[in-house]
Amino acid sequence: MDMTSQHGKEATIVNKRATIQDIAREAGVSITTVSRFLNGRFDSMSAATKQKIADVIHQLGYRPNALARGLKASQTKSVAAIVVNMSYPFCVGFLRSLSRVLSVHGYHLFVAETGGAAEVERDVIQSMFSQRVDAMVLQSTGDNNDLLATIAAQVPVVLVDRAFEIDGVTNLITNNAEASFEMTSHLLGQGYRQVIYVTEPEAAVPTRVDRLRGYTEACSSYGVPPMVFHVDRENSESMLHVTNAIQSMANERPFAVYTANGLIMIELYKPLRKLAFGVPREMGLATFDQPDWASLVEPTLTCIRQPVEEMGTLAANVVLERIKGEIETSDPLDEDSPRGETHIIPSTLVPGGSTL
Amino acid sequence: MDMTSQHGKEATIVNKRATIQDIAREAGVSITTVSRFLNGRFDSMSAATKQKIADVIHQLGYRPNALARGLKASQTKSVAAIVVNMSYPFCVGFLRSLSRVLSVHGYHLFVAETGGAAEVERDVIQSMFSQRVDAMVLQSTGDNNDLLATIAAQVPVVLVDRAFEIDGVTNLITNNAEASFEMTSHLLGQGYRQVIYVTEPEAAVPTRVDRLRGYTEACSSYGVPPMVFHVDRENSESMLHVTNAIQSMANERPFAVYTANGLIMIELYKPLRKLAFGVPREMGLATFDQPDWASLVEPTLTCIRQPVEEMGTLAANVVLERIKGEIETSDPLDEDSPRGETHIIPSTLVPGGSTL
DNA sequence: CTGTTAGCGCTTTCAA
DNA sequence: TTGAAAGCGCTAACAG
Repeated sequence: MDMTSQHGKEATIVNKRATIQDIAREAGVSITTVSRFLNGRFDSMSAATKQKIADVIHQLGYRPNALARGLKASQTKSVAAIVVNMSYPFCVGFLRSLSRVLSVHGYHLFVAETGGAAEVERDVIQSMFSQRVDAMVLQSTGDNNDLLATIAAQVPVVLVDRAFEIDGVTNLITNNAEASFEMTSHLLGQGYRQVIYVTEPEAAVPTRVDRLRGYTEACSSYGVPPMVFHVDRENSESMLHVTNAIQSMANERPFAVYTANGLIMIELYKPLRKLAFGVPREMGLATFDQPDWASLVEPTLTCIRQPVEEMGTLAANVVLERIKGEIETSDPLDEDSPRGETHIIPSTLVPGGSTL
Repeated sequence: MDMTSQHGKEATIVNKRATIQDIAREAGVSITTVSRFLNGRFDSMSAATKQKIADVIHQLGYRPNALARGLKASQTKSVAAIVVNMSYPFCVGFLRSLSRVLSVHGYHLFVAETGGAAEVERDVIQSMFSQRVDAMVLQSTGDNNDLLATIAAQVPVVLVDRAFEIDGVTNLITNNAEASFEMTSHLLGQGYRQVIYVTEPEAAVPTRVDRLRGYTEACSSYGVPPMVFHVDRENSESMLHVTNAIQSMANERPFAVYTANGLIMIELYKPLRKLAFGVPREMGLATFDQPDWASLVEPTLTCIRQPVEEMGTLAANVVLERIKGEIETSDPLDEDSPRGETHIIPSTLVPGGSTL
């Protein structure tokens, strides 16, 4: 069996990836001409040459090497999205709309997880930077702001969900404190004598801090003492503890339980419903986030809808605009670009039957 | 303000990405030496040189350009995951575990969506191939098998969720037909006189075809006539039609409604519960997939748990193994690698209160 | 209308 | 223990 595949004629399936050289050789032209073809500069090229090149490219299944292109052009047409956990409802919706808009504009998306660990995040950031992504979008832990500042000096960096003051970084968040204030006020206004707030330890996570703040401020504006439980979602005992504590609150009826995010509620929902309190009469139930099951349970769950898709779209647009801006001005310090801005997209309260 | 940043001393923030040249110059060595350093070949390098290079690299915040590396090494340490919709429950879990395992091994993950459109898929595949990904994992539409065969001849290709016979491609699926057969038998065995199956149009999607087959086979083995509804999830009228049809089935009680996936069930659940049929006594409810809310509703929902995470892990391992294999043997046609294999990971029936 | 050539940043012989 | 130089695949002056 003759394996000398220098004859490219019958190369329906190539064993080795064809290069621009191969195309040039087979088409009997120079690589420059092929390059021109690839970049659509047909203005000065004979129809015959054009056709010939097209044929050979098709025949060899040739695709230009994006690495070589990127190396030359120093832009990869790719963006990194770094999130805590890609299965978090926020991330799922966000990544999807981000990806969608970016791909329309010919950008690829790298997705990576940090698990919320500072060192992992650092590695991932560095590693993505190595890949020469044209921009970075991240749900940051806030523990690598120095690094991010360095990177933001070179490519657009957009922080979503959790804002941090970093030079040259665009923040994109929802109005956590206000929405949480609104929810708490809503509950108190409906006649619940107390609102029990269940959250994960703040640990300097801005969303948690802000939501808690909104809650406590609403409490104090209603003259009601706040009651906060801290839980670890992974730890069933800590969840059990909350349920037990709530169980012994018969005297406080009617009261409401308000969780800081949908994942806490998913853990707490079943045990709470098993208690001897009627919903919504004796016990109200509400959560930040809008789980897909909120409208399936009976009564439907009162919740806060985060503008997840909108944030993804906006993040993509900011990124695209800034990439374009930096290419045009070629001056990364240009003050026209929306550096250091913080965009706030409001969440909305979605009342359900679980409160009132 | 002096902007000549040729002095690298005070370069805490660099405006231009440092290259190996810069490091070499600042450290007073050749790029070869720096390259050796970068690749951990310290065996023959003076401690002083080593230290010096390390310092400069740190100082300039230097990170080697993965593009240049990849161009040279013709491998990018990145893998493409191409799915129909990254927010589908299957994809969310799958992508997550895939990403996790790959990242442990130093691989990056490109994620892209096709929306189930053949042409989009084709573009995405080509485009990822251009990016010189070291492997491709996809939930394919099955409409680009020719292209995939070509690609599979050059890099490992793994098909998940939906299997197609393609030369050199590894398939990774669950036992859709068997699980569906089991579910249907379970329902019929529990005393439901009829099982109504609601699915999206098969349209040659293997999962749909197989699940339907499992259903009809179970029906015929029980001597019960199958009753299939086709719906379009996006179209509320088509969903309404099903609900109406079921509404008029009082004579058939007790019957069960079994949906081909969790997304259909999420649309149908509420309307079905509003009907005048008691669950599970008069009407059983079951679905393929295990939605996170299955255990939150009352009664809990009987469902089929797909081994999503396991599939992600396995996909990653297959990919890694095949990448390693091809590098070692440098012969893509080596028969030792698991080419053309089809791995089947079984799903499990999770009984709930909604049936019985 | 087409080709020559110099790099983009890195790895890797081959020499010293 | 270290360097010089070729080249990965592509683009873009600069020539013809």
